[in-house]
Amino acid sequence: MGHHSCCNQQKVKRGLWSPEEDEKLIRYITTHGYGCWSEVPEKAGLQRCGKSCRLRWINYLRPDIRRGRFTPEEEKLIISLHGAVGNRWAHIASHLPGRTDNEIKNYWNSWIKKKIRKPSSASSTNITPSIAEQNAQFTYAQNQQMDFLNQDLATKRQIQDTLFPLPCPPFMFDIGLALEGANGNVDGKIDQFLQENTGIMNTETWQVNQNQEMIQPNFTGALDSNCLPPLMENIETMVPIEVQSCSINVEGKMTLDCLQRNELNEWVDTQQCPNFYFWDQAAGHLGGQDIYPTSSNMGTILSSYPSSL
DNA sequence: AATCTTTTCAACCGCCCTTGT
DNA sequence: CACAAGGGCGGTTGAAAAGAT
Repeated sequence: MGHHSCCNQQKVKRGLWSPEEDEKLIRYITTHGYGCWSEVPEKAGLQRCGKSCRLRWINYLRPDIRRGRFTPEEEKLIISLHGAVGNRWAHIASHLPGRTDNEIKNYWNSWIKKKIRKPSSASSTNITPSIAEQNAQFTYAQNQQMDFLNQDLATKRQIQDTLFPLPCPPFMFDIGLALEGANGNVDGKIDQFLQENTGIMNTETWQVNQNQEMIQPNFTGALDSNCLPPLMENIETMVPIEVQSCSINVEGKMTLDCLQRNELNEWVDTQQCPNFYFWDQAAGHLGGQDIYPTSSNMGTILSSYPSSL
């Protein structure tokens, strides 16, 4: 019975749109705008269902639609964003003005077909050892984030915006640089460094109680919706790390044993590249190395890659 | 020129989320 | 609380276009 479930109308046209239908839809939308798609067909004199009208308008007739081949910049962005967020086409499309999710999806499907068609000769590089299960869901995205290594700053910024649709996206900096000349007062030195470079007034160190629950101190910093993402000259490339284990001492301080990717995409001990810092997505601000990892913040642990390597 | 194969991409389907009753 | 309608989204389809033989 359910010939076409979304439409009650008797004669509902389907398939490709004719120029006449396009004209009717354009005329109606441009004069009346759209609010309720389900009543558009009737008012516009179209034998279509509302969904079909919506799709036609959004994907094709909209005046601000961009047509034609993707530019190399767009292609790069799509590939990077897909690496970051996967098949979230609408999300990706929101970062490409005038492009639709459908178009990007189509492009990706034909692009990936081409890729798969030519199977690269057995590139079974060193496989990541399994890690804590709470981290597993992020492994895919993290691996894909290697694309960051080849992006310019502007593209990185766009990817960050997508990865972390937060008031203030993550950023990385060289702690070695920040701590230059520090003499014991590590926290103070980092605060000073951040303030000078980003305008951020302070960072908080989270604490862990006896039950190993994270305690967030009152946060009084400047990381609110008015805080623009810092764009620092010395932003390092972001590389994923994988937490192998963590231990917490009696003071509640945490020690992480991490692996991270080097420039050859190999997993190396983070001890070789100790300049990392955390962005706590759940809390929306920086955390220190003594942050306690949870399932909500684990995936956003990224590290800076020392320029010296 | 004709036919077969592959690619492209507009449109559809069903699922799911939100909102309203 | 259940239920329905509307619409957003991602996977999939299949006709047309493009390419190959």
